[in-house]
Amino acid sequence: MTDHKRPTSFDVARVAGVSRSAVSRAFTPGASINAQTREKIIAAAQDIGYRVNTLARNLQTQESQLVAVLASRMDSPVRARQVKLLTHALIKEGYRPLLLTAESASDVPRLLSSMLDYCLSGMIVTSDSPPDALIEECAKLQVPVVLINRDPSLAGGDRVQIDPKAAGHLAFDTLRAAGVQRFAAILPQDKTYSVAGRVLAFQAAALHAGFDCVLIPSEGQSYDAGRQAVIKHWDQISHCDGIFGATDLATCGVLDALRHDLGRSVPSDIQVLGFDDIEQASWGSYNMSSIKQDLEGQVSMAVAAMRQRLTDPDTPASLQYQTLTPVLRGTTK
Amino acid sequence: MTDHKRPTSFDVARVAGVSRSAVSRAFTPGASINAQTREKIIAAAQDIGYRVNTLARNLQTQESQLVAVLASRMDSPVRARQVKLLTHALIKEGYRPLLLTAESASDVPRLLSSMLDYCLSGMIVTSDSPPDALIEECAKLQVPVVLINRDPSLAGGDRVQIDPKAAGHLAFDTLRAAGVQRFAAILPQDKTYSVAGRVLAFQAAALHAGFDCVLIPSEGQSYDAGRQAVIKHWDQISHCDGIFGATDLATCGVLDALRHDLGRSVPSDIQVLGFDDIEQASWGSYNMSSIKQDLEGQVSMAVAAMRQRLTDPDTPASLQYQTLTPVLRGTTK
DNA sequence: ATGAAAGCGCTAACAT
DNA sequence: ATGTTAGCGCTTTCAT
Repeated sequence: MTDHKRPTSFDVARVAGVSRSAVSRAFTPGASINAQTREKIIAAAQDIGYRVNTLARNLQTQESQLVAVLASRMDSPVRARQVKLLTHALIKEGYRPLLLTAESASDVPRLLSSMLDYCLSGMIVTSDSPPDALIEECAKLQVPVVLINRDPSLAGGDRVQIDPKAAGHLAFDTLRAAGVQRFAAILPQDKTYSVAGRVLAFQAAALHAGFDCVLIPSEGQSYDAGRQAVIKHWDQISHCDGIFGATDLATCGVLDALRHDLGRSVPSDIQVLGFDDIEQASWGSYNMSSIKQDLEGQVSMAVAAMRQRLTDPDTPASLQYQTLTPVLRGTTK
Repeated sequence: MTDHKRPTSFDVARVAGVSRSAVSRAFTPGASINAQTREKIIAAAQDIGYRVNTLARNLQTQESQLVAVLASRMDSPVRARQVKLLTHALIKEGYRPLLLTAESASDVPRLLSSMLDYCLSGMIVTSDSPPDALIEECAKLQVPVVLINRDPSLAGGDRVQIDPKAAGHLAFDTLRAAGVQRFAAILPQDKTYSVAGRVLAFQAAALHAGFDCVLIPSEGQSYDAGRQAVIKHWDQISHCDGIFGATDLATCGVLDALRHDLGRSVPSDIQVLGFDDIEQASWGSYNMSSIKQDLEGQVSMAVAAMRQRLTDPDTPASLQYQTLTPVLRGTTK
């Protein structure tokens, strides 16, 4: 342990017999430097255990490679998967994902605000609480912001989202094709843009096709919310033969309510369709038909949009829709 | 948009009519500065939209508040919850969690190595692949490392973990108390220290108490692994009346295999016990008895250990066990 | 309590 | 291609 202090570019320069700029160049990908010199420097660096101090580099370049990922309900299956894919993609591109899990919406602003001091390379928001003013602040500071499934009525930033209309229609078409005639859908009361959007679109599609569609409110998007909603409002939907669950998580609850609490048989008494295609939907006890959103695609679009804005801040704000695919399992005929 | 450039402490100093040192002190919690001066400075800062540049501060203090969180299988329910709690705890303590999801174990070293250049305040590893050499490197660089449920035979760092022996015994006692006589357990072949440890301890406890215990291998810890393991090795366990599933995720698969693939009835034909108490265990279709690990406690111990080592690097390496609680539901009598 | 001055370790213009 | 010279924006002795 002779080295208590990290060696600096100065040390390497001395050992390799070059200037500090040379050292810097040796560690900068596209720099103009002789291949031999570079090797010599790298070797010297290896030797004394030198590594570029990112902090210093960042200060100089005013760029940190840090990308804030703002996510709520981190332990829900979709979000967990989303975050996983997002971090992979970011890391692969050389970024460093800073995970900010929004607990109470109230402390998001302060938190995010403090993050800004890190000279973020970007920010990806997949939270529910759209920190409106914050987005503006980011824009002001030239920090690219990508919004995943956020309400488009809110301020700028690039967007990647599900087309609520398309989603609702696809859900309707899927159930209709399975023979459903009397529709119902769960409408979570926490008013998440994307979720509420597709449920409303689902209803609209049904009405437009000349069918009725009962909307029953749920406390939120959790398993329990779905389960309780069905139990509580059973009288309103007992005549229905098909129900759209808005999210798979809630739909698992819907299924359990139907089968275990209400003693219905799925799909013979009533058909059920979820949304997201989470892992649990494919589990034996549920075997749930769902609509799969392409999370991989979503994530790569988001990262690409960020990168694009980073290279050219004047790119017009983009809006991309991700693809949706029905996955038919045992809860539909 | 008159200000295209972020204001610096210099600007604040000029506006407030003080020196840059004063500005620095105004933004440093315990600094010796007159309350009035501080207010004046804060006001001026507000006015021109100044915020401390964390990058510069970090460079100076040689400390980022960045904590690397290394996690694998991010989309499994336990891990997702763990990461969520971890990030909350870290953020609450003023740290910034950098999420590194280990995809292929091969690129972990490079990744982590590059992270070290950020002058990490700490590292929390809850991954499966214990990046042995890396831990040493961290130690060398004085970066506190906390290992959650990692093999204790590996190099230093503070540890928070389940006591495998205690876990195995508790599982055995729980099933035994429910009347089980012929035991079986799933043993995932990916040799995760904590999981394999408790399964082996479970078997040891059974043998020690004079009961037999069949161990059946599973491909891993996933739902599918559990399900397939039971189907494949059914002949070996068909005579058993109690099975310990090692992890809840796999145990969901075990239950579905038993009920849907093999037509058994749980708990009358055979009782089932999981481990972790993930959310899905409580879902109606599973209603699974399990052993709950105290994730909140685990996380706060981990953060505390990190903080402790940060303040006093010479603290002897700590080892803490988290509490375990049986949660009895419908898959045991 | 405050200010002056000296870095923290690096990169980037500008010469050569 | 390489070295020289300035900073990046902040904190921190050291005086006062």
